[in-house]
Amino acid sequence: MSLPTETEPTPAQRRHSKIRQMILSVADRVFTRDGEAGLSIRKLAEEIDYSPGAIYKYFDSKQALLDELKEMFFERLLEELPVFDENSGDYTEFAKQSIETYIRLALDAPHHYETAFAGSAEAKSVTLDIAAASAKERAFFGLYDMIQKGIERGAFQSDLDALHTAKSIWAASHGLVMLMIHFPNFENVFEMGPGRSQAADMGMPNAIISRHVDLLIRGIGP
Amino acid sequence: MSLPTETEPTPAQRRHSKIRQMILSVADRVFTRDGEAGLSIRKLAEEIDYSPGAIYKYFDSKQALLDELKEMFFERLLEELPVFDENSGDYTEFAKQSIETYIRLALDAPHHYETAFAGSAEAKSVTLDIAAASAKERAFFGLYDMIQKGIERGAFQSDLDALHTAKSIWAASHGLVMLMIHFPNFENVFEMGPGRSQAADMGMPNAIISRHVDLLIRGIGP
DNA sequence: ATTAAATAGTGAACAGTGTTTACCTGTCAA
DNA sequence: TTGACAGGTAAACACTGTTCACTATTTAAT
Repeated sequence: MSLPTETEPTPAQRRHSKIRQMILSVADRVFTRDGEAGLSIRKLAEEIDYSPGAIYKYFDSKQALLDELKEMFFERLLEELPVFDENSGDYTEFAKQSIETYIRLALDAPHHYETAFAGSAEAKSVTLDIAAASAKERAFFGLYDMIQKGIERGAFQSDLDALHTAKSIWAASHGLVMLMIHFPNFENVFEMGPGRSQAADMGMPNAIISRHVDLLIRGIGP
Repeated sequence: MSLPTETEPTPAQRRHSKIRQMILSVADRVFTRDGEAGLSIRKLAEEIDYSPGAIYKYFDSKQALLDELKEMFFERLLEELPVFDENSGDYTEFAKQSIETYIRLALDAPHHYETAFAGSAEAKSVTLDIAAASAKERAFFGLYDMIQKGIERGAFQSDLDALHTAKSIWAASHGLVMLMIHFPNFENVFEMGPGRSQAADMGMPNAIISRHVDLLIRGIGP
């Protein structure tokens, strides 16, 4: 019940933290390669030369460990997302870059991304009031902020609701990621026969992302 | 190696098919309620008063059983999707209704929907040439067809690529479904504090869907 | 009608899984 | 030096999907 008085860590704590970090990094490597099903406590224990039970001295459960891996991913995402220059900003270009970064990182770590949105576990109150939010939530608020400013400054349609627009853009990006994870080459899937339009977007893996963002910005209406 | 000569089924075949169907319906009920993790072969066996091994006389694996449940879901979806009247058609209205139906059914059976898109299993060739496609693929081609006709008839922007546009709309719808599954009330999530805009979309669960479709059609550009 | 073969069903076993528990050992502070 | 505590282990618990030998029943052919 003592408050965390910011005292310097004892050697024991330092050791504990070190091993904990080592477990996390090995787990991250295996998880990146083999996904959630491929990361078993026993296999992980063998890989770090410990017994399975030892892991539970550092993590409450496998789920808790996975949660940390996912959080690490979204912190990495938050770092790589571009920051917006409010003055000289091209809003559509910034939106494009943000969404492309989001999609690229997600596809770099598909297992992290997928399990982060699996199941309807998030029953906890997500109405966040302060800045004590997860990296996932902070990333969303960056998008929301940009949309809001873009509407204010006339870069986007003035009658848009910023929050709902941000949600829609997030949903659209999320959906593209999930489909690209599910269909390993979503770009060329459903192409008719081998004789048509095969050279249209050849080579460019980002073509479909650009198209997607363009559609969001332009709409499909006449 | 004998061709299926369309002979009438023997009593044994009829019995087999009957029990198989019974297993499927019980499994579907449990799966709808408890999801993939909650549907175990042993629990299912107990529920149908058989031994666990018996199920393997009717299905190769649990995965094969789940695949049939998922296919059943997409066939149900295909039945409930609206059919387009080529002549008198309002394209945007039809798109709206299609997407709303898609989302509503998906949210009615979130476990079916979610596991149907889980993992990057789909390594098989998805470039389909003929009509021997799954219900999921046939549903997509309905959307694709509508988009193509809409472009031809001037309802949508003429420089759009029908296939990629269909993919984008699918991705956007898919993403909204997945986020709504993950955040049980995605509509009101991220709302700031209890004092603002609480009565804006009260009661209407389809408000966010309408907004989403509107955004796809109008775009956000100026 | 009798025999042979295919099918239906069982219960135990195999190889895994996450997790808990009793127990031992080494570190560290009083 | 003693006592508390954290680190680590092996074994067990309660599961999982799946397979296998075995029996009983039903079907088909002689």
